[in-house]
Amino acid sequence: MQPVESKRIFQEHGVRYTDRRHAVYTGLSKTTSHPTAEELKYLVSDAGCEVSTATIYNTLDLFCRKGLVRRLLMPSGGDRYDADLKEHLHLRLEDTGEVLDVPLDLAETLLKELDHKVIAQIEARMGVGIERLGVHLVGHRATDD
Amino acid sequence: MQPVESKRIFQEHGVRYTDRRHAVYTGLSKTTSHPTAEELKYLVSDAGCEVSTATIYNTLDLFCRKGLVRRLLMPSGGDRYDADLKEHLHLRLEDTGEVLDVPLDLAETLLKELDHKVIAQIEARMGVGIERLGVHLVGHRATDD
DNA sequence: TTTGATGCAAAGACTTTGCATGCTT
DNA sequence: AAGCATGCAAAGTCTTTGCATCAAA
Repeated sequence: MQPVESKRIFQEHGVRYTDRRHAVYTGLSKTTSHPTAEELKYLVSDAGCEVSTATIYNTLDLFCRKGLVRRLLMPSGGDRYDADLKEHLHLRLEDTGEVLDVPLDLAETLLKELDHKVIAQIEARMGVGIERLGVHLVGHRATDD
Repeated sequence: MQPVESKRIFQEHGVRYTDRRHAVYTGLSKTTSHPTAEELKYLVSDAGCEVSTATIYNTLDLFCRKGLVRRLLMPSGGDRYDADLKEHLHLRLEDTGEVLDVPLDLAETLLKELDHKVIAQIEARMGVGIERLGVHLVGHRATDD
């Protein structure tokens, strides 16, 4: 990911460009480990850009609000973040706390089965607008059995 | 819900019976508001049983581990709890933070569409065992539009 | 120049823990 | 009687805030 790339993405989402934001965004984009805020702080700092704790949290929150990044809720705190916005599925391993990506083709197959007509019915019956829908899986390593 | 009822449920799940646990469990069972730990503390206390903060958290955590109750993760802290274990769907309203139940028939229709064969494929391809699967909806009141 | 980003340290929200006391079995 | 459950207050974890400084538009 080039600086020019994140610059464009920031502009498209109405986010001012700074070196910290660039470092946070590219750091998150390059990993598939779904880091916590603190993990990302060290990840970014190892890559040569010191970012304070406050800025990490502010930046990630901004990115979430602007739709550049998604927040993955975790039981017992320590939310994780993901810069991959393609509709994909996460699988959380209960024993380790890791979050893995489900292969895209399988994720798509599963999500395609959710009927939009049912969503529309839910909206009508409940008098709400549905903005997002998420599916999450919880499991464990098969070898632990 | 009678005392005898929760007594039986506790026994079935290997949970010792106490008056606080009874109060917490029946308090949670009687509401559809998916309260936070603290809300439930006051709810239970209004019903005539004082329970300390530590005990509320310990008890809810025990209930979750024993499978009597489910924890609903919320963005920015303050998890909520639900004693209704029937497979049902929750809709979180972003503006108010409320969590509503999706009508059961619609929830079932939606969940039935998720193909078990795909789940099995995910398990095989990723080398994991999948224990649970959750769908969550995020929306807003239609009248806010 | 004006607006907003950053860091620091302190405060804050939510949850857990250690230990003494009391209740269940 | 033995083994947990409970409460209290303190500590812990994760996150946000106030304010002074500095950078981007």
